[in-house]
Amino acid sequence: MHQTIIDTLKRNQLSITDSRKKILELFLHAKGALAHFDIEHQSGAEFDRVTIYRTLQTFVEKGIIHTIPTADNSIRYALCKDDCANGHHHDDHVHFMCDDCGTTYCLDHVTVPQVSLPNGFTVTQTDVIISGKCMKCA
Amino acid sequence: MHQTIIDTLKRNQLSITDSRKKILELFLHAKGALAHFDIEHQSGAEFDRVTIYRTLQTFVEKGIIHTIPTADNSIRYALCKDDCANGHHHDDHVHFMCDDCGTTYCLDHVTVPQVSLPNGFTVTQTDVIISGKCMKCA
DNA sequence: AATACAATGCAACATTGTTGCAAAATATTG
DNA sequence: CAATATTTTGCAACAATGTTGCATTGTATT
Ligand SMILES: [Mn+2]
Ligand SMILES: [Mn+2]
Ligand SMILES: [Zn+2]
Ligand SMILES: [Zn+2]
Repeated sequence: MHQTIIDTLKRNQLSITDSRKKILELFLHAKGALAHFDIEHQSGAEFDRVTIYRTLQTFVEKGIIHTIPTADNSIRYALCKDDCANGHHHDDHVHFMCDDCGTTYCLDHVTVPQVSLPNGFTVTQTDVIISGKCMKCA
Repeated sequence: MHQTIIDTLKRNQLSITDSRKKILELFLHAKGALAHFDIEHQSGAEFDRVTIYRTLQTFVEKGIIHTIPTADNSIRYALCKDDCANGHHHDDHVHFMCDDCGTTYCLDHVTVPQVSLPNGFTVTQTDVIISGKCMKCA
């Protein structure tokens, strides 16, 4: 597991630092998506807030994690699958936010449906966010 | 048009105030969705920021406007259709955000597809946000 | 017009995110 | 391995966005 972390950083030409190792580890062990807030707390005040912001930004740029749009003003992040790299994301799965426990799930096996738009609109990305109750809170 | 505004407020049992009239008017004339920022500027510094926040919150609760999840941490709001009322929203249309001009459109005639989830998940709401280029920026 | 009720403005605070820059850590080179 | 070049970090300062309590003002009701 620890090797996976270092491998991932190297594969993406990132230097190996404590914060990057720790934050990547948090994502690997996380059940759902993480917000900046979660990372700041789960890392035990080990790193500066700014470092966390910059690390998340770097990970998104490298295609290690992806963002999930929300209506509650706090961006969530989750691990990408292997085929995301260097700004080219291929996360075409549906996201689920539980109204009860707040957990955000990547439903990797539920692909986003194709939506046909009126003439003149060009599609770059389609995000599907479903809210409701998760299997734990049902 | 002015009568529509007062009617809408009365229908929702809201008292008629300057800020509510003005903000509702902005939505009626707006082409796309509005963020708090837009309203603060378009209303010409006429109302306190707090008043705008509270008015938006009230309008959402009453089913006059609905929120649109975004990936950029600034909630957008847009007018609901007539069948939304008192917390029960029926906005099952797709939203589009232009990468170029930033305009957020309610595609009222594009309904969100039904997505079937794994066992144990219950759906309350499905949001579809598509990004790309709009017909003006194509 | 008098009263009851609700909305507003202000101040103060909380949260989230950004930028510049010196210090520290990491990677590279000989 | 040590010296150097390059990156990353932490700090400070700031900006944007959102929330709460409370006195004042405005709206609705009688
Ligand atoms: Mn995901
Ligand atoms: Mn809409
Ligand atoms: Zn849950
Ligand atoms: Zn556009």
